[in-house]
Formats: sequence, structure tokens, C-alpha cells
Amino acid sequence: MQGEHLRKGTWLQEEDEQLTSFVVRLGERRWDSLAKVAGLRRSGKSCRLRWMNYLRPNLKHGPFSVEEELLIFQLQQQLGNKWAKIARKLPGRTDNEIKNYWRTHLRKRPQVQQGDCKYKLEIATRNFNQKSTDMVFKDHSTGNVCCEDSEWETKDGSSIDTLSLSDWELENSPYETRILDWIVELQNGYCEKELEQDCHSTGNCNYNPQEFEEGCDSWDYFTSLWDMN
DNA sequence: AAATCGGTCAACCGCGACTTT
DNA sequence: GAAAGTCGCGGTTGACCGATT
Repeated sequence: MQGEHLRKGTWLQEEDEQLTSFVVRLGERRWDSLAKVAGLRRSGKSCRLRWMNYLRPNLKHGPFSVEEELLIFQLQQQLGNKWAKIARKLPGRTDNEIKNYWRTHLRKRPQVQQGDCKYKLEIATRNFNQKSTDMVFKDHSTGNVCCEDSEWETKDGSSIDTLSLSDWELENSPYETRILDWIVELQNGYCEKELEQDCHSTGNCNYNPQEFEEGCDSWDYFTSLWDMN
């Protein structure tokens, strides 16, 4: 196929229909041949990309859920920019979609850049507000919660991608109030020093400054938020 | 109303890996 | 084993659109 005859740019609906009908008939292979047979003035690569990223059945096209965002965050930490591998863990999502989402949404968050636990707390809290709080960040090797290379799981041990979240939502519960207060404090620059001062002034010393500095173990402090005793 | 800016995302490109001949 | 063809991946580009000036 001569290069100058190849179309580029946005796909037309007729091209999509043409491509779909031929992929269904011939299978997802030999894209150059398929493009020729289908009479598409597109490169095989372009056809493959269009099919994989847009036309393929069972693709999700809506916004990412909190669970998906959590998973992307964790997997990116573990695997780096291995978008194809990450995509395999998110059924219905493409590597391109995840890559774009990371670049436009997750990457620029300072919490993500620092790789600290505050971000995990942030999304967990959002998840709490939306659906459920029964989630911990657990390092399977040590059993500790909230460490960098940890697996995400619920307290009953199920993984996050199989998480079946309940529909109920707490409103104005003590737990919700407490964690939201804490988030406001964080947003207002309520820093580690102030937490330490609180500790000394109130005698409530759940906070361990060393652990907070190390980041990972700070989840132990965060979990104290749930202790209503 | 027009111009500019910034964010988003579909699509392209280059390259390495893999498969077929 | 070598060459050609094909596929898959990650980085980048550019068109589009809404917000702002």
C-alpha cells in the first residue's frame, strides 16, 4: 500500500463499521492485510490501534472508578510505566487510556510524586465517602499496613479488584466526621510538628513523629483515627 | 465577541520483540 | 540461521473543547 494514499487522523463512523465487520470475520491479526481486504485507506497499525483502543467489545469508556484509580496508583508504583501490564489488571481499560489518565490526573498530584501515604488516605477517604471504609493497605510480607510496595486489600483479605462494595453510606457518622476533620487539617497545613505539639499538650500521643517522617508506618497513626475509644 | 490558554485524549511514531518464511 | 513481516509497547503529538481574559 502506498504511503501517500493512507488516511490519518480521526476515524469516520463508516471506517469504524468497516473495520469492525472485517475484524469479526477475519480475527484480530494480520492488520496490514485486513486493512487492504477491508478497503480501508489506513495502515495496519492504525487499524489495530483503533480496534484495540476503541472498537473492541467489553471496553469501558466512562470515567475511572475510585477502585480503578487506586489500582493504577499502586501498580504504577510497583511496575513503573508498564501500561500494558497495568491494563491487564483493569478489565475493559486500555493501556492508552490508563497512560493518558495517569499523565493528566494522577501524575501531577504532589502526593503521588512523593509517593507517600497521604494520597492513599485521600483516596481511601473518598472511597469511604462513596461506599465503604473497610479497606487497609497491607504489606503481605510483613503484615504491616500502608507500605510502599503493599498490596491493596480489604480487611477480610479479598483483593481490591474483587472488592464487592456495599451500597450503604454513613452520613454524619462519628467516623466520617473524624476523618473529614483530619483531611481539613491536612489541607490547612496541619503539619507533623503541630501533631507533635498536640501530643504533648493533650497527652494523646497516638502520633509517633518518627513514623510519620518515614511515611509508610504513618498508617498506624491514621488508623488511630478509627479508634473511637 | 474574539483571542488565548490549558486540559484532555485519540491517534501517530519509532523501536524492539516475536513470528513466519 | 537470516531476512522479512507482524505485533505490541511506551512516548509524543496535535486536534478539540471549555475556561478565562
